[in-house]
Amino acid sequence: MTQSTSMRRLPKQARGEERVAAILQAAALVFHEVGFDAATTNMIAQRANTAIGSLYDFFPNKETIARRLNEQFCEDLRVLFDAILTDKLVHLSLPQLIDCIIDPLVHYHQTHPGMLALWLKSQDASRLSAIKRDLLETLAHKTASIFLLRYPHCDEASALRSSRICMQTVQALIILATDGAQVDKKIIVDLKIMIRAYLQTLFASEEASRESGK
Amino acid sequence: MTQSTSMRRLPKQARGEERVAAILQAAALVFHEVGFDAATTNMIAQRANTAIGSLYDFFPNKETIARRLNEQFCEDLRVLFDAILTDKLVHLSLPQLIDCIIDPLVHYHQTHPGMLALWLKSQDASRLSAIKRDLLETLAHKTASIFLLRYPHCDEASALRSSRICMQTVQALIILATDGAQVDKKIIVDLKIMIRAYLQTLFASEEASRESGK
Amino acid sequence: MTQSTSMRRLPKQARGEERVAAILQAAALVFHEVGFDAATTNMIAQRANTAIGSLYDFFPNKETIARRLNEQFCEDLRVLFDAILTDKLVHLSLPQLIDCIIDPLVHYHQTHPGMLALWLKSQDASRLSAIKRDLLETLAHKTASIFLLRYPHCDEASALRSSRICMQTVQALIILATDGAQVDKKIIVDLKIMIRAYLQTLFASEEASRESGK
Amino acid sequence: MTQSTSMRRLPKQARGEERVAAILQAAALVFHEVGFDAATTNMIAQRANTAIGSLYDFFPNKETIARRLNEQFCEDLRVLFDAILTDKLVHLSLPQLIDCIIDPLVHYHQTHPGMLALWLKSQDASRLSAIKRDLLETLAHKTASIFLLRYPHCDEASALRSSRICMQTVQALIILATDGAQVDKKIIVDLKIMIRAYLQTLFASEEASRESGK
DNA sequence: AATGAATGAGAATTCATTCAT
DNA sequence: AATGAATGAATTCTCATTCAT
Repeated sequence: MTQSTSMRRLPKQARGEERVAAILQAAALVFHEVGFDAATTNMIAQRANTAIGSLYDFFPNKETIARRLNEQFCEDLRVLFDAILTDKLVHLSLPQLIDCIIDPLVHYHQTHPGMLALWLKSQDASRLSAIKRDLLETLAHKTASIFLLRYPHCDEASALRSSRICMQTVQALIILATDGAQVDKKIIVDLKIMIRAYLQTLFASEEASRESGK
Repeated sequence: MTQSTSMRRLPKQARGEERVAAILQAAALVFHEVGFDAATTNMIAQRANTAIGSLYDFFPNKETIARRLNEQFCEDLRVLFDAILTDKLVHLSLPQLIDCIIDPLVHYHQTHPGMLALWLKSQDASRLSAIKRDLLETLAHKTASIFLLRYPHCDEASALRSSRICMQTVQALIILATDGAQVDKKIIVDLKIMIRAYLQTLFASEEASRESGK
Repeated sequence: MTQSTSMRRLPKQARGEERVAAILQAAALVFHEVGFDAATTNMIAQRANTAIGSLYDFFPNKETIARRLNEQFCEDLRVLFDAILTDKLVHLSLPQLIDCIIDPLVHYHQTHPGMLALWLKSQDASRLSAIKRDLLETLAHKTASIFLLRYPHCDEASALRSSRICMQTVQALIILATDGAQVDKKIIVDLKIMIRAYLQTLFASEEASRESGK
Repeated sequence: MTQSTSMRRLPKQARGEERVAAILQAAALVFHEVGFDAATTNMIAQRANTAIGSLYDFFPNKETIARRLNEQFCEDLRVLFDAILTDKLVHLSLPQLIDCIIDPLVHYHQTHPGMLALWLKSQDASRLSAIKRDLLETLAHKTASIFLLRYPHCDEASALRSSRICMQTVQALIILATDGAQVDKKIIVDLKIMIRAYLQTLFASEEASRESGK
């Protein structure tokens, strides 16, 4: 299931899976610390307590490690959002809804350091890199589905667009908030204010009716 | 004036200045196309129709090219904002104010391709790179001064924080909007909506009194 | 044992040690042939039948190769002198003593070509380079200890100074003698005459009493 | 007379000669400070207050600068020795003779810094470089002629060889004496002792008869 | 499977030398 | 003659990737 086609050799033994996991985790840390470009495959192997040869037994090249890591992040976020985005969300107030989405995201970033590094990975600076797009689209699709549920008059295209905008903003401000060693809570507070204000403006009438409907 | 001390040979002749400008412009393009890390000094020299040695006559290393380019962007933006941020801004409505700020920024991005590449340059991915910080702070300080003028009750620290948040959001959404070859106008529209909504929420009472004051 | 901390990768396998030895020997030859400055790391790697990358696996830079080579020379000479400088030396006549010291030195030079190149290596031409000083001091300290033994009235400082003078002279004249392909024996003969005459003059009274004491 | 054929363009105007002299002096200083290999032609030109292009107007390449400088040193030493090596030398005692030769040499080294750098210049380490040989031969021939005069029984070949040995020793010990900022007088004293002892041993009978002849 | 030594293409940077002005 | 900008070959060093053990 989690097996990607980019893996050279399916780890039929538990040891192999552990090795893959160790490499991915090590890569996340190294990417976090020095960025994708400055990270060397030897650093990653060393951090994973693996021989460099073993790393290449499982991954054909450095790029693939990043992609697999990203797939894992996407998968994690999908699972995370599936747990969050249930029907009950529809009944929450907008601030509550936003808390439900942003808090776990912030927490995930804190506990999964390499993600921002990939988010920033700027292979091709002008256009969003494939990896960044994956991450963004994964998040955007998930939230778009809530928007569609919550705001029935909204068409799919604009739901998706608004979702992308929100998610890109969320990521950007988490980067800002995570700049120092600790998370700057005030920025997270303002992030939520901003997102709420944006959605209230966008879906003013529908939010109003929700309020009155209560 | 714009001459930095990081230049190896001070261009005493007009030719030298042209060369420096050509190199910086070439660097901007190359950074835009492949990103800072993948850009090679040879690419830049070639793009500038210069021998690689000449590039190193003026810049001690690749990093310095990026920094000088960034200084230039910062300087440009300072000049741009100085032209925009005049007293008359105080009398504008919030949407007009936002147009006055964001439209020139978007336009500057369109006409100065390398800037986003530097914005994304992620030396040390987790923390904002020095270059990005420079750019962000340059923009943030400029806008903070308007906030203070427009919202007298606002204290300096939060004005600056809000400015950073706005500017980081603006950049992030310009990146999103600029993803394709053309600027996605709809995203710019929503960007403005978001910023306006945010500021209205933050400075609700003061904006209200402005409205009534008219 | 001889492992220096300046090695990048500690050779864990026998192959590694062989490689290091091959690189050092190749370096010695190349330094001998073209001198330190004109020697390129690629020449050395090629001469050692090694990829350039392997060279840098073991040595961080060219300078370090020279230093390691020098350490090896110093170590060899220390061992050589420890074998030579035993108590029996005290009972030898001065000409015999000088033979005991200079002959092995000449022979070592003949079988270890790179040493003179390092001796001549003139980073900072006016002052002796660190490497040359190491070599000189290693030799000087060894011989100084004999002087102190043989000439009890001699104080330590002047023993060391005389040793340095002798050793610098020995090296200089070995260079002269080694100028052609073969060693010019006549120069070696004169070198010994000179050193003997110098020591006899310096320690005239003590040598005289030695003679009579026989 | 002093015009070398290696000069590209005969300086027909005084300015040209001055320029050449300035370049040579600058080169001597730079070679002294950083050695021949580390010296760049730009450093030399800068030190000579000349454009790099002018340097190449007078010298075809860096090597030639060193050679010309060396020619100048040789010429100076020839002149110096011609002044010293007059008939009256024959009547001096050996210590006086040695003073007459070594003192001016030491003084010349002190006032002409670049010379040791060239002396040490080790293009081709095993064999003495052409430059070093020139210097050595110039000095050796001069002193050989005194030996022949003073010791009539001496054959030409061995006079020359002994001269070379003396001069190589003198240079080597001047290097040692000049290692620090100041000249170590004690080393010069010992240098003289060594040379005197050597010559007395070599020409024992002839020196003895000189003594008695007085 | 695992290991880590070996490989070499490729990047940054220097500097002797040329040449247009 | 003088100037200094321009040139690019040559050098050092890195690191993704391979391969022998």
